[in-house]
Amino acid sequence: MALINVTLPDGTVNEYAAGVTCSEVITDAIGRKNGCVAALVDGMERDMSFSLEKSCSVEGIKAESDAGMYILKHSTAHLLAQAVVELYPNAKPTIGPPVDRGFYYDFAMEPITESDLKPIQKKMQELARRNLTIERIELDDKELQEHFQDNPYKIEIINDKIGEGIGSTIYQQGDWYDLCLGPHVPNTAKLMFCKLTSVSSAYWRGDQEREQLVRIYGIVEPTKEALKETVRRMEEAKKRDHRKLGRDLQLFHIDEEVGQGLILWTPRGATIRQELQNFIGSHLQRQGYSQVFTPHIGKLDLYRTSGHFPYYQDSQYPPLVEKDLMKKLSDEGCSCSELSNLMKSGEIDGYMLKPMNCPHHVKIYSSQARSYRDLPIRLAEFGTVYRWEQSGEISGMTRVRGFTQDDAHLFVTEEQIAQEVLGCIELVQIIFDILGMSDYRIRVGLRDPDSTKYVGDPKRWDKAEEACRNAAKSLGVEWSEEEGEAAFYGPKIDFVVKDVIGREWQLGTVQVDYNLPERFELTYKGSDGQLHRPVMIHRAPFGSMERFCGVLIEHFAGRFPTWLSPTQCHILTISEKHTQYAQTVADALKERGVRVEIDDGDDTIGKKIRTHRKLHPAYMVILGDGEAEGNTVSLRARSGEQIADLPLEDFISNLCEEISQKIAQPSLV
RNA sequence: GCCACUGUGGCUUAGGGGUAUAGCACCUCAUUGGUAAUGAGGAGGUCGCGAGUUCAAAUCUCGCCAGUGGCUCCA
Repeated sequence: MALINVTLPDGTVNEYAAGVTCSEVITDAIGRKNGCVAALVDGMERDMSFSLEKSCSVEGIKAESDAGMYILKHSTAHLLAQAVVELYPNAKPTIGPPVDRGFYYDFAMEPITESDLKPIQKKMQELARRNLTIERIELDDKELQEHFQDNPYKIEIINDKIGEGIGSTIYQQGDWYDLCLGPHVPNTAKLMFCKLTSVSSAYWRGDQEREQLVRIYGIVEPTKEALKETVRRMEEAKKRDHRKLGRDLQLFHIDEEVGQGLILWTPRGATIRQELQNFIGSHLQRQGYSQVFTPHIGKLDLYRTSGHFPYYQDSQYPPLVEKDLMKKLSDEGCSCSELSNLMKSGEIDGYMLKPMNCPHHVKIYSSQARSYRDLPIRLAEFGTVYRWEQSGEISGMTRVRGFTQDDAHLFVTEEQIAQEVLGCIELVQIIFDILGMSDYRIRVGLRDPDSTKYVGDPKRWDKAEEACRNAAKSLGVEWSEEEGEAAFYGPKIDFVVKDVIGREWQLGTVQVDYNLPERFELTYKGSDGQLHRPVMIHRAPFGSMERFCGVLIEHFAGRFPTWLSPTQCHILTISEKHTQYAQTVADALKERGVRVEIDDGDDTIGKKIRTHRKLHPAYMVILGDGEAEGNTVSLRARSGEQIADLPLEDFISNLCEEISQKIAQPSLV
């Protein structure tokens, strides 16, 4: 029998008879309980049962590694399919890939509900306990067709994705098998620690025109403890959900009668937003921006020129038509579709709720003759815009139909692009630092060189792309270039923030734009006495105040830093005797601009603490006889820690210091 | 927009063909209490909206509205 040399990761070389399996090699190297789900053979992922026929390197893939988790999830998806088919013999499995948070599997079957998941999960665990061997079987074209003749979806995959004469593999566990390239874990016992999380729907191959499938989501971990931890994290995420916290903490309200996706900022939420805007505003001033205000609507013609009306109609509210004109048209028997056509063709005009602020800002630019000496001109506005999001997309504050961008448009010369882009992202970095949102990355959207959809001179694009790339690099955070992700009018930088639970949110964006200056024929007079075209930079570092606040609520789990906290001190009295002193303390704090709430009701102090804790104030100030006599306060922090009899003046000055320094978390106790 | 599920007083929720639970919150009274619920009493709902079936609908059916989870698209 032929002998082969197997090289292990530590460099040792062992001799084996050809045909030895990965499993045997790994068992020899690191023992039976090696925690591996598959192996890397010469860098290629293989099953543990893969037999080695020639000399090679072998390395075990641990379940908890990224590659291992991928395999674990993938195999669990198969297990799910097996369980579903056993319980629902008519269900046709389609595809079941691993995803970030776990895995899913799509089935063509009668809809099921969440309550149906329990029996399925039980069945999965039963199958896992049976410790079925998962076996890889190679089939030729004909055998493939035969094996999946009852499942048109698999046949479609076989016909579309697998070339003729190549054949493919199936993985079999018990009497169930699935089309798959693998690799998979060696047996179902490795899939014990799984949990089905939700059921929903998806289109076959993501195509709206095709069948709607039942999608079942699940998670899996290598150990019981890891599964428990993951479930705990998911529950934690649920508790942080800004939709729930927003209601509990009275930050915002969405009312059916006002409309879907329209946020009503209640006083406490408005305070947070105002603080953020003040903060941003102070930096805008420092960076040489000019504040402007523009109305919420504009004439249709404006948006014809900008291109918004013709190209983005699907995502806009329908235009508003003046009432006299409306009456005249309706008297003439004009139908809605005729009206719509007349608007499209430009025969009648109307107004649009603005979907973007740029056209208004462009008009401010062009309201005067501009010289190169004026540039860059930076116009900033917290501008509210309206977009017709699909109803199924709307969610809390993160996906809405009316939102306020922390918007600005910079009108610059070609040479100024690089520096201005840099200035735009400086602000983002400052506020992310202050808020402790250190976990973010940057996507640089570049054009796809093979596409013709981009407007403007390729040389200018190269320069602008280089500027974006350099700006991204300069921040020293993770960034990636993404070809084909540029807007049609210019390259862009997107900020993607990770919250403490690990979910990613796209927030702000910086975009270079050659298109709008062209469309509006913007000019400035250069030093050469000639008219030149400026370049525009759009930037909304936080995207929208709504989404940003939604993310912040979840980031802080409702426990805002003192400077952002809607109420910074909750003053609780021990008894009614102390109301007057409480008022004195409150007045002194308000005098210094601190946001205060007094509870001088007749609840016991224990009850008051319990009640106020739910609102997560930065501090509770407890006042009784001792404090009133000594002109002091007693503090209780969110953590539950306390200090007693702090002189009032010391407390106020320390608190004000904490607020003005924008300290991330309360630090006085 | 599409699919599935859900919709009971401000919030959480029981019930499920004979007009409805409970807790918290709220109001009143008593209590003046020192760091995670003082006690007693009271008020508040045509069970998302509209039709239909039925002697009778919160409960069954249909339509609409809204929410949730996804799919497709964006800040």
